[in-house]
Amino acid sequence: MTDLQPVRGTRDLIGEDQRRHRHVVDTARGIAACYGFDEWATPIFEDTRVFARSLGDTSDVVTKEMYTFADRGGESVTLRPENTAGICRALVSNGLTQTLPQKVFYAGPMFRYERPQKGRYRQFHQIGAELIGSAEPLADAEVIALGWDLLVRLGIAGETVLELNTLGDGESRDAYRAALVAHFTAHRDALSDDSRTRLERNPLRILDSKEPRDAPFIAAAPTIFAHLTPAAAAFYATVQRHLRRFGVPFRENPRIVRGLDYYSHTAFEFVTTALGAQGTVMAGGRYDGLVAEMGGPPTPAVGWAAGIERLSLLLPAAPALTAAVAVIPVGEAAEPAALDVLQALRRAGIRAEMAYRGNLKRRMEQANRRQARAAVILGDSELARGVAQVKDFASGTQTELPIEALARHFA
RNA sequence: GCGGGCGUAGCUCAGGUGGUAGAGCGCCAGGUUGUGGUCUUGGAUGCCGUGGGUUCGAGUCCCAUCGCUCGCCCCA
Repeated sequence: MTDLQPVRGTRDLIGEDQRRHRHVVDTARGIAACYGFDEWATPIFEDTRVFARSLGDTSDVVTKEMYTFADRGGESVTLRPENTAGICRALVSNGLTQTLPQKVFYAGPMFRYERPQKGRYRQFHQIGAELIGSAEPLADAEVIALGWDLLVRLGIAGETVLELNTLGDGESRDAYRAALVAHFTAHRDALSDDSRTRLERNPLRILDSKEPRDAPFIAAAPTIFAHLTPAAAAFYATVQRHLRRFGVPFRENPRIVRGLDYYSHTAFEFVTTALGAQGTVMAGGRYDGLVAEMGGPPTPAVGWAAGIERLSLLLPAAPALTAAVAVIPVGEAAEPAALDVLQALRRAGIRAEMAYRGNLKRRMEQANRRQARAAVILGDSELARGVAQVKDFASGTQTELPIEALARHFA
């Protein structure tokens, strides 16, 4: 054994882990396509300004969690900690602000320098959907419905609850922020240390605190609803109406805020209690200012991202591997004919394998260990008659079939 | 960045008060030189995370360190 291990916070996806991972991505890709979303693949590292500009100066993601380094040319580049900013950058870079809306799906690795924990890694993977170019509440509802359908299709919708809130427009948010600051400042000395810091830097985040001593003040805090402008309130009401139309169950939670600064209006999280501290499985909202931050024209947008590791942990089981047919030659003379059969099966779309060495007994053992569904046994006596012995592993029964009939038999 | 728990065979884990390392599973071989899974017999495998200290003697006690893990924080 070597002492070389994967870097802290990274891990290998092998066997069942990878099958779960792939199942999540494949399922999401299929549903996103049904909603008219097209997949984009953007670079996993970007000019540091793409993230520094967009995510907000106060977020931990920017201030202490980014993998940022100077490349050999002296440019400051950053491994993407999330992908919404990169998608917006790509939209602008490719001149696609002229052809809106763009409905984008993506899947890939993200990087954050954090203390690893259950459902939290330094290299982790997200899928996401971004609908760029519509300011209509229908867009919000459609994006959320896409996420809900995915959880349903994965069989984990019952493990999660959709929590919905609005952050209002700029005017609503400023008024609300002032009200919150006034409320928490009145109880400043009783707050946790962390929340006193939040009061200075990002008062909305106090609402997110898990600190028990903050709980009574959070419960007593004003909600944004009293501070919404009529337009913002109407927008929020329409999003809810569409969600009901789509049959997406949700629970209003006025304490939901977003970690990153670019959000406004709709904010939502699909949360679960099954993953310990990392309960948020999918989260997103509206971010009408971000495209402009990337140097494009003011462009409304809404989207979400979901953690593949977290979704994988919730899956009841990994999809099974399709069982192979094991082709087994008996004796050297039978090998060429066995290879012909092997390739014929594969080219007929059947998963087929042949061990590289070993006698009949050993090859049978190997076939069983690899969970083959059947063995095709070819010896001199079979070849002389143009047939093969077909042993079905599930039933244990063995029958004789003409070689030409094999592909049809296993199809 | 801060706290708790844990590092013994490929995996899961036993190893009161210090005496020179074990089980189950898995793996390999035989029982069956053209038949797996079941059964049965036998076998291999360990810098006991790492470094230092105490001791005649350390898997066991002490210190340090690294790693994993759970929670805080943050977030998907």
